[in-house]
Amino acid sequence: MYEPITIKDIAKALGLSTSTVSRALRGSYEISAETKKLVVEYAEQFNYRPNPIALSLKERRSRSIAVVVCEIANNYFSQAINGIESVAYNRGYHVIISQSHESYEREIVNVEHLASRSVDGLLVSLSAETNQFDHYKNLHEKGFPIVFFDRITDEIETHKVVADNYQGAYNVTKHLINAGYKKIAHLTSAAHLSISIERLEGYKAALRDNKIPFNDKYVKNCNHGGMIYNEQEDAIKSLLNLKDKPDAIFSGGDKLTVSCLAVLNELKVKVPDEVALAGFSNSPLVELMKPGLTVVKQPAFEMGQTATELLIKLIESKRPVTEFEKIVLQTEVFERESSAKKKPKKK
Amino acid sequence: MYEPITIKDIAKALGLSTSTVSRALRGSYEISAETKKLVVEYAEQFNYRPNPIALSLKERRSRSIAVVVCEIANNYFSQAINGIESVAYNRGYHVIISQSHESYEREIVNVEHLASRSVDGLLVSLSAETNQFDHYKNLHEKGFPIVFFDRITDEIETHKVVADNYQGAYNVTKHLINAGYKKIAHLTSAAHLSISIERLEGYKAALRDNKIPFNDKYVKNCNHGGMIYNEQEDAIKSLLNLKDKPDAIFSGGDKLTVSCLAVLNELKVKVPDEVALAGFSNSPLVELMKPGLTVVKQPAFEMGQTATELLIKLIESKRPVTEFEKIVLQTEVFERESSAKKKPKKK
DNA sequence: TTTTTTTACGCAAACGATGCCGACATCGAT
DNA sequence: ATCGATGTCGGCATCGTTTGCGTAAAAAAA
Repeated sequence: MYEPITIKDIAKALGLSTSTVSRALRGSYEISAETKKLVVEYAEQFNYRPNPIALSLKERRSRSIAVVVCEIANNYFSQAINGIESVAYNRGYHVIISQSHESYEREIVNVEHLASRSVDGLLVSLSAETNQFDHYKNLHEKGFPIVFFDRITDEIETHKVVADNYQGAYNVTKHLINAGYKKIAHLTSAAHLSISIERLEGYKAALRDNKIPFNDKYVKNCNHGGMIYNEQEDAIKSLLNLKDKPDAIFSGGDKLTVSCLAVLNELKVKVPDEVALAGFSNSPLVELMKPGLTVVKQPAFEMGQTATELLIKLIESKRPVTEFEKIVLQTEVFERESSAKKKPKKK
Repeated sequence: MYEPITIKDIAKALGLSTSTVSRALRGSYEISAETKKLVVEYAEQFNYRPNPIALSLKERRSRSIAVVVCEIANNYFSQAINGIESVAYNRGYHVIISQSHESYEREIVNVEHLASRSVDGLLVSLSAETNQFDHYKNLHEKGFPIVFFDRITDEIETHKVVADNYQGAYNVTKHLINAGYKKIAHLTSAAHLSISIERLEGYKAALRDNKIPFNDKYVKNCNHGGMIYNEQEDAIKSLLNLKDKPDAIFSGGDKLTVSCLAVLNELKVKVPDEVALAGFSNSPLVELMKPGLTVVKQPAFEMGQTATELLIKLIESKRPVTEFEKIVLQTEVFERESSAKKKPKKK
């Protein structure tokens, strides 16, 4: 089968010791020029590559980091992963991706599996189901490097990278208000998630600043973060069945935004005439939709990059780190037809 | 820092040898019930996890496989990866994802990096730039397990998993013809890619079977597989500038299909009235577009699953494998407005 | 009681690479 | 001629785990 050449093979072939070969390959000054040349050329010829696993065992590090997200088939995360990869690649780290599919159990299994020794650090965006953090706390207390991004928790003190969810939600809600909508509903993920909380706050603040009363019947949570279509469907239907039907929906998630449009289309509810729509999404396809969707876009790529830089700093730090940063990046609102100015009602 | 407990620690604490601990943990019959209990309980208490790196070094395998694709931010690939992950996870394998971004060089670097010893096998979908395969041939000749999926090559004899691109292209072209379109252009990726070749053949066959002459001016290649928006834009513009302008476009790729619609919208070309559109895509969002897109969908998840099963079979095979399978899965056409029946021209 | 068998465990090598330390030869200086 | 310095290399331990082999003590058979 597949048997790569080792340092031993070279040593044997050249009548040297493994230590000499090792040193020759790393250009140690203790090795004569001729021996070096001999070894290096032989290694070149037989395409010698140091065994990364042996190195990992020796150096007690694997030069790989893991990222734990709920779904890579989500534009925000695939963009973030591109950012992660770009930094990791340049710094000589492998990236291992694992998906929780919004399941608490899967998340635990993945993290345990990864952490034992096979990765040097973790980049985490919490699953929608997760509201306990012992599996991270244990690791973190032992000094294992973890950086949270996007969906974070206050319960663990480490570096964090987030979008300004509050401001993003505020801006898009305000945009809806400015466009003439007054009865704005909010469709969001599990209530305990950091992003849900912040976006809800931004939404509330925008209402407050514009003297629109907050109505908690207008807030619907999808606890599976958009994984289950029926959940969104039911939520939206119950919104539309309210006595005082909303005239706009602000949705707080990629999948939610899109499936919101799908449900409205299915129910033949006209967007934006009957109900306007705007929400968080990083999909490049939203502008092609019917109607083009107004979205808040997160700087996913940059978030991935920043989080990775912080993680590598953590990994390569000599001393235990006790000062942690929380980096907040700005979002951007893209206005499209789905939130076009409200037409005066002809009753 | 983070120092997990080892078998040695347990041995020292319990006054045993490492071999006894090791055997106790694996339930060897040579160890007395009491000692076993002692060791297992201690291990449990201190949350012992065998060091996967040490195991890899010993067993000369890492229980991880790598997948090399061009882009995870592509619905086809993210779905395929979900399939890969689902099988790998159940069989106890890690999945390492690396992206070539359609670059030949990146692909080589990634493959070399991965193959040396850190992964047990490779799942590959070729980048658009790749038309040389030495980096795979070298590995494959040494018995390194590789399975190709989606974008494959004839030059390497191993397991392969593909969609029935010929039939898919045939079906969707025929659908366009049946809808009344006669001047059907074809926008596709790099000409040398297996998927491009097969889809072109299917397209040609459908034309032939319906007595429509093939016009090579109607075929446009985007050599970067949709990575560069300008490339698609130029290709589509030049199609629209032909004396005998096509009345439909069949596109052969996720990104191409979508950016085709984007360009047409931008140019204010009405779809399908002026130009109809249909193409390969696995995006769940195409039905929400303006207009809803007619697409050929590949069984991405199943392809990922099948490829992974084959790869693991290859990895775990005792003997060198010489008999290889090529598995072809069927595609499905979803008809929507973008290829609605052609209206009679009012000239 | 003696011999054989069984039970239960330890020793050491191995996986690939690194690095400390020691060994030897050569050379210049005394 | 002897000593120390220098240059060049090998031996060995190490990382964590598994496993073949050896062996002591206990149990069973004689």
